Amino acid sequence: MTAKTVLIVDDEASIREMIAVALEMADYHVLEADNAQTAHAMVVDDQPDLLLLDWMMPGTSGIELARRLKRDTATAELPIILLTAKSEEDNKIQGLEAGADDYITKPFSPRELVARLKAVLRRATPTGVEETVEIDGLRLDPVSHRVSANGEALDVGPTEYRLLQFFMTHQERAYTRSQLLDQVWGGNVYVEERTVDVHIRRLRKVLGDDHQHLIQTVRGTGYRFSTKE
Amino acid sequence: MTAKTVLIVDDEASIREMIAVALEMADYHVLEADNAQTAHAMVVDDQPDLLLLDWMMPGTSGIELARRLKRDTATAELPIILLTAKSEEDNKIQGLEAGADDYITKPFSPRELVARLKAVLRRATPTGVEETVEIDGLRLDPVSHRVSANGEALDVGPTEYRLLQFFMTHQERAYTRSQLLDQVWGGNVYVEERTVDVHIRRLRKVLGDDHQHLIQTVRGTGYRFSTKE
DNA sequence: CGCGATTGTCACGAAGCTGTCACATTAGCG
DNA sequence: CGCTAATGTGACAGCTTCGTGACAATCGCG
Repeated sequence: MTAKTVLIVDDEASIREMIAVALEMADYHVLEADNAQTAHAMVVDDQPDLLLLDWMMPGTSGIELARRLKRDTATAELPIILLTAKSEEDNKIQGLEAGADDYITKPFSPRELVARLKAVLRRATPTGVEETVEIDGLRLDPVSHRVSANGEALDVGPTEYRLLQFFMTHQERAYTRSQLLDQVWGGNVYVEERTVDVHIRRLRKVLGDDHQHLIQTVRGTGYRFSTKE
Repeated sequence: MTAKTVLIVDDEASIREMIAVALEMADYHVLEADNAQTAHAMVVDDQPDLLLLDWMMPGTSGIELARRLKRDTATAELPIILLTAKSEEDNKIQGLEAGADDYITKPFSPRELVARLKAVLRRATPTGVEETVEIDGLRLDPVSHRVSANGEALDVGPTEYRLLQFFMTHQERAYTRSQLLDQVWGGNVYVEERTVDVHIRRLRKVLGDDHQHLIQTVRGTGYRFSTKE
């Protein structure tokens, strides 16, 4: 699973710092901005997965930014968490009405922050299409997360599962090891290319004699999933 | 369609009267209570379709009652509208967090009241018929709120019960810890994902050797309830 | 208030998975 | 047929995920 990117917007550097540390420890990718204008630009350019927004800021206030982002279709889906000081608590409602998905009152614990953030992201992340694929008696069901060959259950590990899923939904096309690393492992991992070979082998082994011919070696290039030949 | 039953809970008789008249004109069936204890009993006994609850009441406050009702599986589905006085507006959020589905600020017009009430009832999930589920000798009865294995009663805690109920009505599908937190714990609760593991274990323990195989671990993903394999 | 039940967290160990290496095997080519 | 580069394969150390028991905090109920 790819790391989520969080954009922190607050005019106090110390606060940003504190939050950034907490988030990085929880494996989030962090961006920072200290005013609404910069923030708006970064939202557009960097497309973060979540916005942590201070309520009170010089110039355009946080709430104003939130409202603007929610109004624009391109950014309306971006989840926003508002940071509010204790004394501003009365404004919570206004904040939520502006389209924020949650609010946190300062001071807050890093734990709470991360927890809320997770909850918001969880609610926001849509689930992909989940259709069962069946090829040549080999069946992969994303709903139950099961793989079977001619009705018999196969014991597939997580990476093998992802690899197989990718192949079954991208048949008849050769992929380089590099492309497979991107698609199956996720963009920013550093792994030896030969690692792909090993997983291919593991997958073939699991598929057994009946189906391992579906995964074909394309010498000098990579691998292909195909029913032909 | 049968007339909906609305339970009004407020300690001021005049307010109840006013609301009752408005609702009866709109063809609702009306029940009244003037304190939280009576209200709780009536919810259980008379099973109203909606609860109109005053925030401030002597003894157990309205919000407290709301929280309690939402926590109990048997009554969690009951839609609640909170009545709050103008000066208490800050508490809206607290009210919504307690599980209320809407709130109305006094003073309000009868027309507004009826409109909101309709909206809430419309939104309210036509809660699936509370039917007993039985799988493989494991039986869960939502009405009596009991679980038994091969006829023998099992002692399941509240969370285990909800978890089991969810699983038994959603078989053959792998859920992530996140999804389970959403579905079983409720959307905006901030809990560690590993907590799910612990409750899974507790549930498995209660189910005993005969049935714990029904709850399967999907490595790298989460859990699944299934009779197969 | 006090008691038992329930709940969320943690720490630790077990089990499973992953990436990498070294070496074996194979395909392609002159 | 011999050579080389590419791929297959088995082993393994390190890492991640999961199961489990313990514990403190909180809740519900007298």
